Amino acid sequence: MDNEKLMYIEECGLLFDKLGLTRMAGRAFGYLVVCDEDHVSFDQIREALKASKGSISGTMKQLVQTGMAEALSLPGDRKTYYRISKVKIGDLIRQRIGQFTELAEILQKGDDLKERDDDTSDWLTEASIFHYWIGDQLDGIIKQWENDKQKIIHQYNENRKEHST
Amino acid sequence: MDNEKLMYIEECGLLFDKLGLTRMAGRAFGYLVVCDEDHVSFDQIREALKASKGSISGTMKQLVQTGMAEALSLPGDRKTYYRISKVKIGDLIRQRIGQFTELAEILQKGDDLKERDDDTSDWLTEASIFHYWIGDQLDGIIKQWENDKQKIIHQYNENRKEHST
DNA sequence: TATTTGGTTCATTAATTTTTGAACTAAATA
DNA sequence: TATTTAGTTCAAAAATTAATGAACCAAATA
Repeated sequence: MDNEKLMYIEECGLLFDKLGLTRMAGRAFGYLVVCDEDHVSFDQIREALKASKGSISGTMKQLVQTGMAEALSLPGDRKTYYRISKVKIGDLIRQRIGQFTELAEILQKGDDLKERDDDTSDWLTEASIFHYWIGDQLDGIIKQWENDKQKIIHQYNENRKEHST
Repeated sequence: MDNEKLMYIEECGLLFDKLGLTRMAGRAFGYLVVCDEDHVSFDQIREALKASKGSISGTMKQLVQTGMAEALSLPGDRKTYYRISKVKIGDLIRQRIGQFTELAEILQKGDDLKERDDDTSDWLTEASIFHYWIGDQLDGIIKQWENDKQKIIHQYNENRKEHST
């Protein structure tokens, strides 16, 4: 594998780390992206990332569980293969919307626990409603994506062309 | 401080942990929320959380730096006080939009590095554009919040009343 | 200027998270 | 049934991250 790709894999590791996931999961994801085969075996991944079987086993379980990779098996072949999950993109975000709701809830709960009605109460109310509201908005936005994605992709591609001329 | 509030503080710790921040930062945030004073001193926080000066020093720096708390000093008093930052709510999210852009960029970069044009390429293109697009959408949504927030808050409050009757 | 107060820094320690590797299971082949 | 292959599990080691506490600095007071 050429150096640029190896660097890309490490870069993915760092980004995943930053996003609160593990570095190894990022690397595995990056490898699945640039490996230039539709799917690769457990052992190819282990070899590419130079990690132990145990580590790969756990990492791939993570990626599959979070919907970023999918496992597949082929008839007459006992290996497990993995590939980037072609899951509906909106679903990836839908999972994260829960975080907004959780934040909204804890802010409201804090507001309810307060005994004094002050500046901070006002802010807590506002912040809580904001997080509920933005969760709702994101739901709508994702639906829009799913309806209009062809058009949107087209527009972005046109735009990219323009800027590269 | 009553038990319910102490539990709330720990709950905030767990949530912050889940969101990829530190538990202590969550606790300090929770304390600022429920302490029922507009602002509290470094030492009140240290006492409430039963942590070392060093730990509080670092934690408060974190909270201030991420815009979740603000430090203030009072004339004729050499202590530093902290309170929940009444920062424009939209700004908290604006910071996070960068994450979408970063993801979009790494997906596009991966697509560019690929030598084969396949299913995965299609998905990468789509996923990358989606993340750029949703960043743009969020920008718009936050502007809408800032324009209409009175109305939105009113609506949510009406709604809350209805459901509690 | 000396002392006290309020907080920061940073090396050490503690806790947590990741990774490894050896032992194991389960399925396929011989 | 015995062997090989593919992967999982889990305890121990390694690495990373957070917390402590002692030494320190700077500003305010005596």
